[in-house]
Amino acid sequence: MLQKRLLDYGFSGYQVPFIPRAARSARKRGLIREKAADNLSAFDLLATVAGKLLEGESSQHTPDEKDQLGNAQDVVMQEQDEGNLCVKDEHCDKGINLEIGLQVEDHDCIVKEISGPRNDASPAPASVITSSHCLEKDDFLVKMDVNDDKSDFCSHSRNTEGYAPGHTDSSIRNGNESPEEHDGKGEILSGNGLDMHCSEDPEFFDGDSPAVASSDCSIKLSLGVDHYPCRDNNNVKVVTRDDDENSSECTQPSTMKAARLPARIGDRRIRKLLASKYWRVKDGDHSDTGLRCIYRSRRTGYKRQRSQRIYPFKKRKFYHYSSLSNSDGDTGCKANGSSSCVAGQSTSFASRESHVKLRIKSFRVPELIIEMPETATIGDLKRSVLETLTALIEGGLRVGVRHQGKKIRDDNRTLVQSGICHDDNVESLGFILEPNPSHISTPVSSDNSLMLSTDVPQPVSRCPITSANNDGAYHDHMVTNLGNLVESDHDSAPSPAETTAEKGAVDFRALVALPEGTPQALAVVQSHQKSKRSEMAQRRIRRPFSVTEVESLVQAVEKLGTGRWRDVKLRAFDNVKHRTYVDLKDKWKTLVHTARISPQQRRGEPVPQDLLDRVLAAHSYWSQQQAKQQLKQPSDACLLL
DNA sequence: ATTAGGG
DNA sequence: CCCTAAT
Repeated sequence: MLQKRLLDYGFSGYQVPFIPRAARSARKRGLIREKAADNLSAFDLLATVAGKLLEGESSQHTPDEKDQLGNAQDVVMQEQDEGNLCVKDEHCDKGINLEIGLQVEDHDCIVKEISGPRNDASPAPASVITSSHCLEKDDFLVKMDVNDDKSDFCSHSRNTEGYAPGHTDSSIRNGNESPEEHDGKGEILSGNGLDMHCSEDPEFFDGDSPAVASSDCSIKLSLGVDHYPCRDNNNVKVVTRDDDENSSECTQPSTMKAARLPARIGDRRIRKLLASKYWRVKDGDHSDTGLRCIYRSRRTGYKRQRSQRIYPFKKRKFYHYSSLSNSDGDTGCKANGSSSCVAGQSTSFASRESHVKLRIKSFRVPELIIEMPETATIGDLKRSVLETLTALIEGGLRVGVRHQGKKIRDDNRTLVQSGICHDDNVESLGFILEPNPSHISTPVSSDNSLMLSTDVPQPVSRCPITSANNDGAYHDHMVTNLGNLVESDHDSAPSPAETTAEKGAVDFRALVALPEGTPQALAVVQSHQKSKRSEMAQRRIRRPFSVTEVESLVQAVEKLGTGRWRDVKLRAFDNVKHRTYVDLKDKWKTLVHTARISPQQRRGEPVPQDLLDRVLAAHSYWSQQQAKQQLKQPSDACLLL
């Protein structure tokens, strides 16, 4: 399955195996640039990655929010003795450890783990990415760990009930805290209001953990996010900003507790990870959480109400999800001990205060496409990989959330509404690191369809077509509004340049690294032994249908019926070279299927329900027509005889 | 070259 | 999307 997927979709990213305690704070910026690409300190790379991540997130607060957050307590990012990057709350004397690891696997399958206390001045051999490394998709895995259990922060937090960022609201919270939380790890949660827990799960540190192994190549950023039992006033704040609008944070006021680390990372307060060993963001003694809560309640009041109104309608179906949960064990509960696991038992409060336990083991970067000439050297490949990776991260990142395979775009939706309930398997939830659109260069292509795979507001009109056509037979409207699609096809045999432009600029998530001077045949880098495919024709790049395209397709089919794909193509996609009638037929097939399954099962850019309705309508209509024709055929045949 | 379906 | 069989 995995193999198949890889074949189908090509490179989807890199995995940088997690390495405990590998990360050390970076000393400088631009290390990647400064150093030869083939002699890059793995740690530097990691540090850079981390820095970029932090920066990317931090640059997205709205001014408004920024002000609010400005009063948060100090946070210090520093290097700990263990050699881990550490986010530390100065006032609270507690913090979060960030561990970032990189692991490089050589041809000989020897896994060189980049770990160990330090590698500043002279990186250990294993910490250097050299040309001897054949970087493949599975070689990279960046994980960022939080609150290492070796950190004494945990214990500190235990005694500091009062300092925590959540003080303001912690007082409120504490009233309901379950006993377990007053000892052991549980305390951490209650104490600091940050849900970062100490990673205790052995698997968590294991580069071979199921999750890591199973997920296709990807950059992984692991955050230990905790959750916890139903309690009021706790807010889990999963930083999943989307560029759209101010209130981008997926903060579910009434249901979650602030997951501090993510929040932190997303915070402006974390300015420069790489700038110096120590870094801090100055400020007040206010508890961060408290402020946030206040801020939130003020700002999202309306939305919350609205959400709750909607809730009753959607509630039922959301509770079905748990059954769909991934079987891939490793739930947060398992890793966090008793106090955490109570979450699932707080059903009685489900309607109101159920908490969702999240353990973000990693983030996934959807696609990372690299094309290299077959004659390129391994060194070239590595360079490309690095460049691609760097380019990806440089522009800043956003976090996407997907549940049950479906991307959740609406930041205002509550967890419940999204079907993310406490009893839901954690694995069904995914986080994706996405390049920040605002940093992407203007696409060369005007193909809007490609845009759809991103979160960029779609320029394409989505206005539902006036369905005057739905009444009678579908023979009236001849609308062919495909203006948007017409110019969208440079291809059939996409030139490297075009591919680069399209994927890198438009699709955002797909980055193509093309080494200088080698315009010959391009071989899509395929991870494992898939080189045998080199001879065969390249699989066409995947091009998800945009809503606009779907709309056009639906219109055409409504008019022409199924079974006349060539005509459909001519009518609606005549100018779109990359959409063959077979493609259209296939798309229709999937559309019909999509329309029949529950919305939760669908994936990809959501197709407006009204369109799906039309699909079903048209499908059934033409099916009948076809049936009638079948009956008529015999007579026709007779007439002919 | 198209159509229809399974993969 | 790919692959094929059947038109």
